[in-house]
Amino acid sequence: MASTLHDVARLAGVSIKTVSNVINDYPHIRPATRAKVEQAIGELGYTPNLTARSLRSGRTGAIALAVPELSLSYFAELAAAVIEAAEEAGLVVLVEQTGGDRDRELDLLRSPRLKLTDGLIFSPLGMGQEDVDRLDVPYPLVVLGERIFDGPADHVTMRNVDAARAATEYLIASGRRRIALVGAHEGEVIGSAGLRLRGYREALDAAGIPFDPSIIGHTTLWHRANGARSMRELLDAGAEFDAVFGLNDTLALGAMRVLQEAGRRVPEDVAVMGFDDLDEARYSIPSLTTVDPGQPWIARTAVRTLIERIEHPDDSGEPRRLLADFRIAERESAPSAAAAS
Amino acid sequence: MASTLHDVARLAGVSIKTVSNVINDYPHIRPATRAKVEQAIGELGYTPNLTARSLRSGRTGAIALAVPELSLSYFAELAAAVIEAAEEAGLVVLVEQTGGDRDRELDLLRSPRLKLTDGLIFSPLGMGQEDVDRLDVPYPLVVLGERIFDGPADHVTMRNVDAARAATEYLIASGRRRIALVGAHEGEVIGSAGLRLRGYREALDAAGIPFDPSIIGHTTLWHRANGARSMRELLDAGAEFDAVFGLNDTLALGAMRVLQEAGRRVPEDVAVMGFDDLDEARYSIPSLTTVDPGQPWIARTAVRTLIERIEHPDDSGEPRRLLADFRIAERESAPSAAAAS
DNA sequence: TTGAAAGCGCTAACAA
DNA sequence: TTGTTAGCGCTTTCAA
Repeated sequence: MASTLHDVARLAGVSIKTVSNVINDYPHIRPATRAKVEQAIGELGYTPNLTARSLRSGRTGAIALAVPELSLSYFAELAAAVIEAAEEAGLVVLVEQTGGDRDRELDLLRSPRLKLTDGLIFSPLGMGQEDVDRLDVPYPLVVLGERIFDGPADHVTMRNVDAARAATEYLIASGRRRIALVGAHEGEVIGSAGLRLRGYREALDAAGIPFDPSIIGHTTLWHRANGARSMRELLDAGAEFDAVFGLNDTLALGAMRVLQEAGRRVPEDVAVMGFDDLDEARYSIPSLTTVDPGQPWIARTAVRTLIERIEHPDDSGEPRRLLADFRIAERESAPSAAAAS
Repeated sequence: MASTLHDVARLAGVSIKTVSNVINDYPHIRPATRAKVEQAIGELGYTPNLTARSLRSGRTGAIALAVPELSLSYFAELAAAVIEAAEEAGLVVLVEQTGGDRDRELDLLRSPRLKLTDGLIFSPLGMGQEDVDRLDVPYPLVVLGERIFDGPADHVTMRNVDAARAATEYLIASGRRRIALVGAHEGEVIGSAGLRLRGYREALDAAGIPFDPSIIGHTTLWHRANGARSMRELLDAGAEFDAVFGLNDTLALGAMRVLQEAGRRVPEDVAVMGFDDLDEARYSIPSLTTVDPGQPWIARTAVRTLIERIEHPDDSGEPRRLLADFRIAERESAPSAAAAS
């Protein structure tokens, strides 16, 4: 059986308070006493029981991270960054998968399992603006993503509209006029799909290029397979285009594969642009030009913001809105105007 | 402030024992009493404090999973599968990243943070056979991977030698004789690299093909970039080969990219075989023939085994050794003998 | 069928 | 500088 404060106290011949003081680096302890206690701790191999400490202090030292699926590279990379940032702050991370399912997301928000943590970083996918009130929860919460805005919780996200607009402008500047899009969601206004589509349209409008629904590919989940399927449909329909904007990298990579199978050269015949800057984007053939939406910053900021809320629970200022910077990561699948000339 | 058992008891006009009975589905409760209690629970929005329950019961309902890095697809997919299996058993998963660093791995094994969990699923990368004694820990532990064998803890792993041998035999059967290998680790005997290299050599020996060190590429970390670099070195050295066996999929994908840049056709000039069957293997161009080492089974089995150890801590039988089945996932980068003929 | 009370291991207010 | 003690919220024996 693991030893307790009492065991250590008995062995060292002091009270448990003294042992507790030593463990918690309380300053005013006589060196001899400290030595005795440390000796006893070493002998017994004592480690504090964190569960008991949690019960007493009301803090667990753990935070929860809820994402749709870890097998989606974007969320795996997000989780990696969040865990790293949390570890630097001495926190441990409990990872939950929701499958991007609205009901599971709503359940999670009121799950007693969260009692094991001090707060939650939540990346919803199934919930939408209509569920905004469900984010009013009795624990520290930081929301990521583009499903819900102006909610009662802190929100860390990226400049979807601006970044998609910049990506489209980049393609236009490099001489493309017929820019197909893969990954649109029918009728969506906010959400990553809706916002990025808006940025795309803004860029077209600004350049005086008419919006053509016949080169917009709709998909549900942003998997590679769906990017491939969507591109196949566009090709089968005889659509003509000289560029493709995949609303994320996996869609773009799936689309690029189908283009090449169909004998289109990338980027000569069709330029391909992604969004996310996944690790994979560097190693596809050709490598993928994409939007780097600042994910490491998002992860660090989410953790930092959550910690502030945990440490100042009563500090009921306005919910914070935090936006990451983005940049275009130029690679082979879509050379810039400068490179093209 | 969150409500407690006492609040519920007071509101319902019963004792806390009765409330506790209701919550824990104790059978002998008068329906009227149960109704009163449930009413009170609903009114107060009571949820049990899991920390207190943990302190009392000695179980937290959480397990820890330690992997080198979530941004490596193999471990992201492993984590996804472990979390899913744990969730089915009502457990939550705390994910730690060790960076594959031996010291961090050793620290983790004695970290007090593990006190927050009931047991650990551990995938070491930096530790080796010489550290086998460090796996003798005072909590339930299941070890994954190929770094340490015959240790004091349960071990779930794959048939590395057999699977690598089968992969090599597959290439030989399809008519390849000069099979380069990417990802070898100098002097390693066990570990994924050592074992898979052994399988490769066994297949060559059985077919009477001499082992040629000049077509063996050495790398440290099994990243895409290293697969690419290693292949570039082989090409620069003027090595001749008609197939490449990447010791994992990311190495194989990196190598495949370099081959294509160098104008080699895959699979016509060079067949490419991977190992892991990552999701990406389906979507590369060409799609990657690879070994499916049974990862979902490994994840489920690890969770199941850990739960058994948690539930029967004193059941000190021999440590278990559990091996997943494998199969060759045939795709375009290396057609089978049947397909080739 | 329900209640009273002890105690899981720890922290911290108060006392000495 | 160190000791005593009262809980944190829950489960669980024992009694009623």
